[in-house]
Amino acid sequence: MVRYKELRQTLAEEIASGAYAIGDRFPTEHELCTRFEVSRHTIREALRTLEEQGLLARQAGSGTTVLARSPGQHYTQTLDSLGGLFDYAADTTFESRYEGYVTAREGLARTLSCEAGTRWLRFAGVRRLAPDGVGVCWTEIFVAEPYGAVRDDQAAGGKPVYDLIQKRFQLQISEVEQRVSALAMPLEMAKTLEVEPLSPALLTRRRYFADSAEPFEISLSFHPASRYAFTQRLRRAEQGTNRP
Amino acid sequence: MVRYKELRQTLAEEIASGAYAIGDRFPTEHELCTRFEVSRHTIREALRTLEEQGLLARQAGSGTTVLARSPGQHYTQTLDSLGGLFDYAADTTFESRYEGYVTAREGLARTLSCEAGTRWLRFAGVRRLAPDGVGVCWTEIFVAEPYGAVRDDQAAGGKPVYDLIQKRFQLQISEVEQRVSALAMPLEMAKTLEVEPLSPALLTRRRYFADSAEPFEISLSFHPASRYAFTQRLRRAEQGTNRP
DNA sequence: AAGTGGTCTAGACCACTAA
DNA sequence: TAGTGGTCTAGACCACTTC
Repeated sequence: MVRYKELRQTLAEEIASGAYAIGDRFPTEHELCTRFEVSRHTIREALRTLEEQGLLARQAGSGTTVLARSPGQHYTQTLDSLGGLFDYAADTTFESRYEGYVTAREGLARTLSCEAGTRWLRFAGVRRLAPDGVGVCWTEIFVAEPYGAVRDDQAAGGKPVYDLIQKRFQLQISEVEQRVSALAMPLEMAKTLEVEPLSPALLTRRRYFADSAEPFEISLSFHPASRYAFTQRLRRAEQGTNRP
Repeated sequence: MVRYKELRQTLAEEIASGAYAIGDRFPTEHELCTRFEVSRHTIREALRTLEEQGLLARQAGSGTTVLARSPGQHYTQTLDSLGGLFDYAADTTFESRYEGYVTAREGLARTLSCEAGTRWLRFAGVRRLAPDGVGVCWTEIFVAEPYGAVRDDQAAGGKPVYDLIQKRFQLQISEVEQRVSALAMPLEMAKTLEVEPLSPALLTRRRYFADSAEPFEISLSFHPASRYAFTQRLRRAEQGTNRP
C-alpha cells in the first residue's frame, strides 16, 4: 500500500477511536510531517480524502478541525433526469384543453404557494397513455409570466415545458420541489377522466426553481387513485464518497 | 484566480467545444506542462477535477481519455436520516391498538407486495402530535417473522421499529422503497381519526431492505388528506459529486 | 509577527501499458 | 523499451487568521 493511503487509514482510525474531540484542533500539516517523516505533499494527499469524507475541515490560516468520528451515513435518491419523477412512461400524450394567462387570486395562490396577484401562463389538459386511451391524469402547468413566450414552442408538443423554457431562456433548473397530497377528484376532471366525482385522487405539485427564490414553473397533476402511485427508492450512501 | 483553476477552465472549454472526440486521447501531462509552462503538479491539480466530473479518465501507463463534453447532470435528494421521510416532527406519539402475528393472505399480500402465506408481526395504531391531540395517521407496521423478537423492545416505545430491529439484529438498512397513493379512508380508521368515512386519504407504504431481496419491515400509514402532504426537494448535482 | 493551509516549482522513482 | 500516470521529496511564496 502506498504511503498516503496508510497515513489516511491511520489518521481515520485515530479519529474514529475518539483520540480527538469533535471540534478539536487537528495536528497541523507540519506536525504530521515530522511525526510520520513524510513530505507535506504526502500528508496533504491523506488529509484530502478525510476532508472529502467530512471528517475534517481545513481553513487556511486557521488550521484543521475535527468534524466527525466516522464518515456518517445518509440516504440518497438519484434521478438521471427529471423524467424519473414520473414513473409512468415518458411517452404519454398531452391533450391541451385550456391555454391562457391567469392571475393567481387567493385560492390558486394558496394552491401554488405563490404570492396573490402574480400572473401565470396556464396550460391545462389530459395526459393519456395512448392518444385515444383512458386519461392517466389531469395536468395544469403554470409558467411564470416572464417566460410566457414558451407558448410558441409548446405547439411542438412532446417535450416537457420546463425543457422548452430551459432551452429558450438559457435557464438551468437548480431545484425541484415535489409535494404529494390526496384530495377528492373535482367534478370537471372526474368527467374527463371518466371516474366517480369526488373519488379519492392523488395530487402531485412540482415547483421548478432556477437560481431565483421564485419558481419559474409549477405543475399540478390530478391522478385518479386507482391509476397511479408514486414510488421512489432511497439507497444508503457513505457521506462524501466520490468514485463509484 | 489561481493558475490550476484557469487551466481547468481552459481545458474544460476546449473539451466542451468539441476539440477532442469522445474516446480520444487527451494530451499527456508532459505535453500540457510544456504548453502552459507550468509544473506537473499544477496540471495534475487541474486534471483531477476534470476526472472527478467525469470528463476525463486517466489510466497509469496508458494515458488520458476524453469521456464526455460536459459534466452531465443528475438530481439528488438527500436525507440525513430516515426520519426525513416524514415531514411531521419525530416527536409524534404512537398509540398501539393491535399487536400480534398475521398471515398475509391474498389481499394483504397484494398490499404489501409480498408472497401470499408469509407471516408478519403486526403493530397497528394511531400516531398523534400530542398524546391527547387529533390523530395524524393510522399506522400499520409489519415486521418479518424472523425479527418478531422486537416485540419485547417495542414496549419501550419512542424509537422507530426499524431502529430497534437494526440494533437488536445487527442489521443495516441498505434501501428503502416508498410508495405514495390515494384511497378512500376505511371506516374504522375514519372513526378513530375523526374524519368522514371514505373521505380522500394518502397512503404511504415504506418497505425496508437490508441486503436481502425481501424487506424485513413494511409500514403503512393512512393520512387524512387534510392533515398531511408529502414534500421532497431534489437538487441538481454535478456528476461525480455524489454516488449515483 | 508567527503560524496556518493553499498553491506552485523542479526534480525523482515507480508500476504499468503499449509498441 | 519508451512513455504514461501515480507517488513522493524538498524546497518556496502567498493570503489568511490569530495573537
